[in-house]
Amino acid sequence: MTTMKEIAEQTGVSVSTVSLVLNHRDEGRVKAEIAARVRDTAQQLGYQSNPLARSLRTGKTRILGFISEEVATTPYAGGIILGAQDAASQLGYMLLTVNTDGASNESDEIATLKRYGVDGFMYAKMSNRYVDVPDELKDYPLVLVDATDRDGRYPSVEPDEFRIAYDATRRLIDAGCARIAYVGCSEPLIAQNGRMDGYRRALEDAGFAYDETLVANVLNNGPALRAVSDLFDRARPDGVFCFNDARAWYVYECAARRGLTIGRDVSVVGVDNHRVLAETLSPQLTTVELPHYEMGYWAALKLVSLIEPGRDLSGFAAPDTTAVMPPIDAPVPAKIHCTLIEKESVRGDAPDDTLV
Amino acid sequence: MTTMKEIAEQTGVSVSTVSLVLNHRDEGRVKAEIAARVRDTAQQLGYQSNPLARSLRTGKTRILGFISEEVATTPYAGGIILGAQDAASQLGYMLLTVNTDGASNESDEIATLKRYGVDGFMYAKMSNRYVDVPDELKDYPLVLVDATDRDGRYPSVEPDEFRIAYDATRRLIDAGCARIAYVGCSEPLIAQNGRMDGYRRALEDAGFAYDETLVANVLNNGPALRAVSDLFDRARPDGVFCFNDARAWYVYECAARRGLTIGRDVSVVGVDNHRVLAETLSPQLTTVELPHYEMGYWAALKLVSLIEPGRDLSGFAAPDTTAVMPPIDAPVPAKIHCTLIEKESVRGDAPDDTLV
DNA sequence: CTGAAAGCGCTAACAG
DNA sequence: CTGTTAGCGCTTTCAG
Repeated sequence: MTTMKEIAEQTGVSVSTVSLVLNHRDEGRVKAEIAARVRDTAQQLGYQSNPLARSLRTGKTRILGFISEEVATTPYAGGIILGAQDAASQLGYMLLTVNTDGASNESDEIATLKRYGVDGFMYAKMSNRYVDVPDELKDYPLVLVDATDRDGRYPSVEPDEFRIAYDATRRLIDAGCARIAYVGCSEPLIAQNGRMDGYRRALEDAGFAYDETLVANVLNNGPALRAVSDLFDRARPDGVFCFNDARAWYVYECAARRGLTIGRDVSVVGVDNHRVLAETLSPQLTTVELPHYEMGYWAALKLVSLIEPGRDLSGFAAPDTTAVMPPIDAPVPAKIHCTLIEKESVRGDAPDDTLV
Repeated sequence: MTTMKEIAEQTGVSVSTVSLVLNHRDEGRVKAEIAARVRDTAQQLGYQSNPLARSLRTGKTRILGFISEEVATTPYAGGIILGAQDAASQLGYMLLTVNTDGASNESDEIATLKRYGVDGFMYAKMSNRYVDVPDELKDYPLVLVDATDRDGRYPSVEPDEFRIAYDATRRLIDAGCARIAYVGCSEPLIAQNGRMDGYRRALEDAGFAYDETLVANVLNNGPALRAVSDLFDRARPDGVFCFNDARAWYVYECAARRGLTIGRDVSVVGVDNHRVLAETLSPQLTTVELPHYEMGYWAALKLVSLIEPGRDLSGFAAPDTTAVMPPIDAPVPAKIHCTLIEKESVRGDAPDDTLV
């Protein structure tokens, strides 16, 4: 690892001059010719700044803290972290990730991140919901990921839940489905409520009446399978919107047991939270792929914009990585665009999960 | 953030004394009473050392670098990283994770980790295979995760692939299956080869002849489904060992289409790489859960042991987190213990993936 | 325009 | 036993 001192010696100038030049603070302070020589030898020696030493003076480490509660254990979290990592990397930052199991060790993990001098935090949840931001985070630049600050004080990056379900339901309608079911989540998440609203609005806009018997909000395992089974028997849907692909699987299973073919007898659109099922089910299943990678990317970008207000970030954007497998015999198009929304910090309008 | 200087002032001693005491180097160097006073005020002020400042002097950051090639994108990788994180956290380390897309940016990412002064590296792959360790890593403490150094110079932590399949096949035999199929991966991974061997040996030991028509090694999607479909039609298995749960799904689908009930007409054991499928399929599917978390945990532990040879690590161990859902109507027990093996660095016996 | 000097928080020789 | 001193690599006044 070559240091500024070495460059200074090689070039025959002082370390301070090297520092000025290498930090682009040499405008009218260092003679252009000297600056050029410094840059040259820096190049030759392959100089890389030592961020830790710098941080000792500046208080800035160029490290972003990523806090995920259980996120690392759910399969789709990787995408978020990956996106955040890529953005960080492009912007010259590193990502320091910690996992908190519930709220128990959250304070500790946050304290540790602080000791390592992170410049700001990303606070991620595993499904879009309202959260109370921990007090320890309040003095730092902070961006919420797949979550919303209940008090509306901090910016967040989330999927446009309403549009996900609206577009998905619309595709089913366009495909000629007339009895479109909703298989959702029985917890009052922002995601669940937003998607439910989107589903209802799409039906409404198409002139369909909302029919409660077509809705099954479930959790998992046996009870979920039975509830979806009941739904099939009582309502005989010809199209289904699924909250996520775990739930799509129940639909898939019920159809198989009844000799129904997905894509012919019944069309299914599922939000793909898990990616794995996309790999196996997607030939018959139309998926809305949640832009996890992009969420992470935008969140990191946003966070850096808070840390360095002056910095021009206009050249950076998440590449379009939303990849969905082509349908083989599905009657509806496979790819549904999912947009992200970025909620700016606003005055609190503290809604409650159960009321949304 | 309170500093040593503040403690020194409060206590009326010098910073060096504080440093000695707080680093437990005060044995016979600092009067016990003074040491106690220092510790007291440190406690009161809630002193936390600044690892970055320390690293400037010692060259040790207590940061571990975790390099994953695409691992972060595969759903099960979270477990490995989580385990590594937990171990690191317990040992007073942090994990700095980077993702390399293939070998293209690998050098860059490694260089970045070095700039941040990591004390050692973990190099993880997404499925157990032989790898060539990048040159840039060779001077650092290094542990491979779910991979083996082709030259045998670096230690690695991997699942015991042979035993996984041996035990799983044995369970199917014990459950009374007589026509046990193997649905595997057509790539020559250590995992695939080891599991294939375990399957064959278990059959052998039980007096069954190996029957090629009962084997289908596949990749994914349509072709995989067709291959498994063929297997069902030509060999009519009453038990199936699946390389992973993605492949188990094809079996599941084929059974459903033929009116066969998993757990009654055909018993299935699958290695669970993806966790999600375990949540949905497991009531009917017996799973061998790969100990991803433990793998990460042990790898981090091993790495710290290389970094601090003197340190007593005997108190640390991965908690048993292997959790498998109970079978509902499966005739074979649901939980199969998967052991980890730790390969020490040995003299090269450079095998090739394709020959194993 | 450039360099000397101080200091970020901490550790490690070396005096006293 | 304890304090002084020097320095890790870097930034930032402040003289010159």
